[in-house]
Amino acid sequence: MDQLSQTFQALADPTRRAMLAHLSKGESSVTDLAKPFLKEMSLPAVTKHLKVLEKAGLITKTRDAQWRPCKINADGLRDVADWMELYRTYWEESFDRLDAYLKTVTAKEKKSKGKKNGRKK
Amino acid sequence: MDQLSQTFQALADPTRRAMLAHLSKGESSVTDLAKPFLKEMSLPAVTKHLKVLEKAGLITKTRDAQWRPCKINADGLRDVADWMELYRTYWEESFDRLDAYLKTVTAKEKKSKGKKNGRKK
DNA sequence: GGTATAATTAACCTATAAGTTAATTAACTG
DNA sequence: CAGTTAATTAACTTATAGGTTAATTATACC
Repeated sequence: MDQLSQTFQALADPTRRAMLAHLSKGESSVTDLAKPFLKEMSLPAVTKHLKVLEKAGLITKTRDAQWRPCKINADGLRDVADWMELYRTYWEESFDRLDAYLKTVTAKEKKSKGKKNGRKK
Repeated sequence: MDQLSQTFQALADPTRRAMLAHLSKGESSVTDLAKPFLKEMSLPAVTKHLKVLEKAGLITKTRDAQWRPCKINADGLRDVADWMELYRTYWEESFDRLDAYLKTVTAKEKKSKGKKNGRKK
């Protein structure tokens, strides 16, 4: 499957989106990420979800002793954002959103202007 | 399946994304939309893809005699854009994109400021 | 009414996504 | 080194996504 399809596919699951939401608050180990879902599914199921997110370029896993800290990978999100850009004229019909967006700009001006690094795999 | 998952699911297929690309150039009948794909798949397959896009709120179908003109529905795209907004800080790391975005703003200022209509279904 | 065109529906097949339990790997801990 | 914790792998099941062909519906045309 092509990369973008894989990324959309990964996002087409509420569990995986919830995991991303969790990770948006910072790095997290697998067991930690799994905690909210262990009533609904097993740990191997969580492992599989994380593998899907990883292949989709939405998270990266590193190693710390027996833990596998996960964090959000911007690459996948950027691919989606780039694709969405093609359709901005369709979904951006209100100036409310623009106002909201422009508010974020001032906040951003403290951040680096470094070039984005190309998607690896 | 929840609505957003259904929308992401619909986008997780290159054929369906190509159909949206086609529709971004204007309304189109089913046979017209099917034309580029009839070497790879049958007409019923196309019908199915369109049904997926429709349920995802990405297109709408109307009636004109025996034709079913399709056009892009902003609702689905807006759902995705809204979700993406949660992660803007991750994928928006370059000011290039901002520059590009701001260029579109001037062009938009001729357009209506009407409130967006709420998603129906 | 009979035929052509547009599109869908029905019935079916096959690959795979998403889950399971049980076993395994890997690192730390006393 | 025996035991515990963290996570993955293996083998398997089940539902469904995406395709097929054949039949059906619906409208237009002569």
